Amino acid sequence: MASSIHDLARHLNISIGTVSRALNGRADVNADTRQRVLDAAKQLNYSPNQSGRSLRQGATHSIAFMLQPHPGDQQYGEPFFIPFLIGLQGRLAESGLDLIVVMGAPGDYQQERLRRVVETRRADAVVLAWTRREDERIDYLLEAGFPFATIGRSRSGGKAYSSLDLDFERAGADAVDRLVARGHRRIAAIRPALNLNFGYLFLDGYRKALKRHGIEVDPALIADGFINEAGGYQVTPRVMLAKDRPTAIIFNNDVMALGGCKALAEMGIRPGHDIAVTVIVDTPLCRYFSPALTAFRPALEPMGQRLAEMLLASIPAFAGPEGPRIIREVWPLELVARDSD
Amino acid sequence: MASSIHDLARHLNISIGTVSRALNGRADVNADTRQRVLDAAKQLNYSPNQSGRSLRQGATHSIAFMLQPHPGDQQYGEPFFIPFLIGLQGRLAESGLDLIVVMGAPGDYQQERLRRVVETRRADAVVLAWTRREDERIDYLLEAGFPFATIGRSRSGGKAYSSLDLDFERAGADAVDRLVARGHRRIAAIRPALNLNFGYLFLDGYRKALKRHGIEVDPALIADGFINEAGGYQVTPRVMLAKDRPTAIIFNNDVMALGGCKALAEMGIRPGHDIAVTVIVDTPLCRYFSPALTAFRPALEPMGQRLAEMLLASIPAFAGPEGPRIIREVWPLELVARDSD
DNA sequence: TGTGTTCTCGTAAACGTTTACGGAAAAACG
DNA sequence: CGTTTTTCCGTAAACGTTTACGAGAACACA
Repeated sequence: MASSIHDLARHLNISIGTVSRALNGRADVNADTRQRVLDAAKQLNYSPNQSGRSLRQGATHSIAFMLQPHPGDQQYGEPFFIPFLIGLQGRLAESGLDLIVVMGAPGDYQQERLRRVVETRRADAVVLAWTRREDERIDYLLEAGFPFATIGRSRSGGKAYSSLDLDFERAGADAVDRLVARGHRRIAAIRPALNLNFGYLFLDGYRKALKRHGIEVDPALIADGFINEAGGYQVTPRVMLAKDRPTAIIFNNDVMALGGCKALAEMGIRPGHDIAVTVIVDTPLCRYFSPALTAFRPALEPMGQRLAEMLLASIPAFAGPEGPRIIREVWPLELVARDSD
Repeated sequence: MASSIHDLARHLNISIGTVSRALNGRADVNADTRQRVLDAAKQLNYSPNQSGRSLRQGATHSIAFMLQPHPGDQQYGEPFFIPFLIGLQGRLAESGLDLIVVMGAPGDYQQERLRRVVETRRADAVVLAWTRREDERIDYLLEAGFPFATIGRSRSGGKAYSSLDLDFERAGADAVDRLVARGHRRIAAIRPALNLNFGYLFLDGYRKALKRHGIEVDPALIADGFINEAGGYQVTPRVMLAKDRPTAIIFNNDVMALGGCKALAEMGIRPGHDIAVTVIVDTPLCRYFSPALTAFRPALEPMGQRLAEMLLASIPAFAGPEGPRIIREVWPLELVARDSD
């Protein structure tokens, strides 16, 4: 059914070497011959066998995305990544690369799965998400010399790898600025407890902005919770019971915010009326929640496309003649003002 | 770095044929030799090169999932599939298969991408979602003789292929039964306009249940809309303006329900008080919307696992000795009663 | 002991590519 | 016309597997 390079060669009465060179656009083939090969390829519906190419070239032409469900969230996964995947896969496809997704069980840190992907060389590069402050996956990949890029950073101890992150520090500061401008001075911050790196960045921005406004940072207004609805539900009352009650809360995760709002509702406190609620990293849940939550939104699909380019640049076989490059970028989040603050 | 079967052979002073047979658990190898090979494999950190295997066996050891974003929904994609993917990938991984995801642009019918996957033989089987009443993708795959399984059915003109679907007909009927039991007799139904097959199944169940209760089916209470928020928003007023106003609406899609609720709110009609709202196919959005929407929930992760098994059964190289089997299953949806009805 | 059977293993071909190498023909040059 | 260069193409090896085939050794049986 599928025609091979041999079929083309036989059909045209030339050697497979010439066919291959013609197909790959090499210089040492007559323009006329090349055209005949291309015509025949179209006519015979030829498309190259990936296994053959991979075997010969030592490249798989695919990228592995290590997708990790929200730890603790059994019911539903992470809608965040879908538009990101769309951008990523689309751009990769343009360069003839496949996207293979590898998932871990929720909460699993997938070191093992990662090791398997690397050792069996099933992909030419991998994508890591949910980067932590100290991330052993990154150390492993660096040591193995395996190409990769992360969405999110880890604490960079001078380690060089490609990463694309959101500016959580800036978003945290912007959120504070906005709330202060609206008259708030007691502003709480709730972030995920695992040492996910973005939680630290967020808190840095939050603290700096408060200081800039001459507001003292009150540890009683800062809390860490498990990164799911229960976590937000559990930890929100803690900051609300501070001596001097906060008039605003910034949640560093959408689902935690929803849990927090549930707790607030049970305390008879209405977001948008009795308290201002801001979420960092917008998702559809923020939009449809009632009241609709003011949130900071990332440009997910463009980020996916950009990450694809970073990956391509990191793979020797696909990077330009100057060899693999390391690219680090931090993208802004855009405020989407809604009804909760 | 990566050791090959030749390294093992050299290390043990035996032939590569024997090594391969030992690794693959064939009978014609001495038990002692096999053990030595396995030990050496572990010691030398051997893992087979997938390209080599694929080339030789003519199988890629991967499954392609044709993931299609919600048509028209630019902002966010389809959270529905994530838990499904988790189940699917997990089960596939157990059998040594990779999951590669292929996306189309929103609204794109991805016939072209599908053709490319099939012709380049990048996967051993594909998964189709969002099946339509008449689905040319299915016809194409059947004609090409390419293994596949669908999530959802199409109108089965006696065509034989593996499919795993939800019992939308039953859910539609159950929704009506529940509403009738709560005193409703004017019940509207809103479903997606594209000829997605589940919309027809749903409406069948809806109609049959009404008739069973001796309630006349009023065409003015049935409407099709574009499968996104705008679609629900646009079409809901239409049924609300029927001569005899409905007291309940069943939405056949979560996002359409949200758009519909927005329209209702603007008309001053409160779900859960002034009207009963039921959604078929629960998502996180239903849970967090206010009021929380009563909905019918699928067992997504088990469905993913099951579909993996169906795929394995459909691939000659992986099916048992009796050859590929066709499996068709319809799974129930579970009612999750919340506050909207 | 002779014959047939069973175990175990080595040999080599094959899967579909890419590419280094070399050579024949054509072109350029004096 | 002879020599050098260029253009173009064929040959063959290589990537890492799997597997059909056959052969030698061990064993069973009469």
